[in-house]
Amino acid sequence: MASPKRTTTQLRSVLPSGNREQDFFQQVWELVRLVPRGRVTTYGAIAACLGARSGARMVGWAMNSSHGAHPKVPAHRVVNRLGLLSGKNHFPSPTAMQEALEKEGVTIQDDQVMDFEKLFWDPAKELDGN
DNA sequence: ACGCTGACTATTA
DNA sequence: CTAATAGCCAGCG
Repeated sequence: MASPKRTTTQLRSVLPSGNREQDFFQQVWELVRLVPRGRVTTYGAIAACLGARSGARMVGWAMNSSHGAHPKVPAHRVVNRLGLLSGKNHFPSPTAMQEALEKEGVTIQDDQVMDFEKLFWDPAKELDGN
C-alpha cells in the first residue's frame, strides 16, 4: 500500500490510522497535536521543524485537511507569526477559534493572542531536548 | 502540461 | 507605521 501521494480528496476519505511514513499533512497534524493546552504555535515553526522547504503555506494547507484528521487536530492553537488568528476564517465559525483559545486560558484581543511570545510553543525547541 | 491560488514569511520601499 | 514583491510547495482547473 504504498501510496506515497494522496490528494486532498482522497485524504478526506482515507485518513488511515496505520500509516507509517504519512504525508506532509499528517506530520503537521501530529506535531500540532503535541501542542499543550493553553499554548500556541506558528506555521513557520511547524514548517521549520519538518523542513522549511515545505513552506509555511503547506502547513496551513495541512490544517485545511485536518478537519478529517484523526484524532482531532487543535488547529485553533496554530496562528501566524504575529499571533493573529489568520485561520479563524476557515473554522466552522469565525469566532470558533477565538472561543476555543479563550476556553484554554488564552486571552485573545482584536483577533490577536495576548502574551503570544509567552504562550508560543516551539516544537523544534521542545523536541530538540528530547 | 501550464498557470493560479493559498490558514505564510521575509525583505524592501 | 503600511504597502508591495518575492520565495516557497502542492493541489486543482
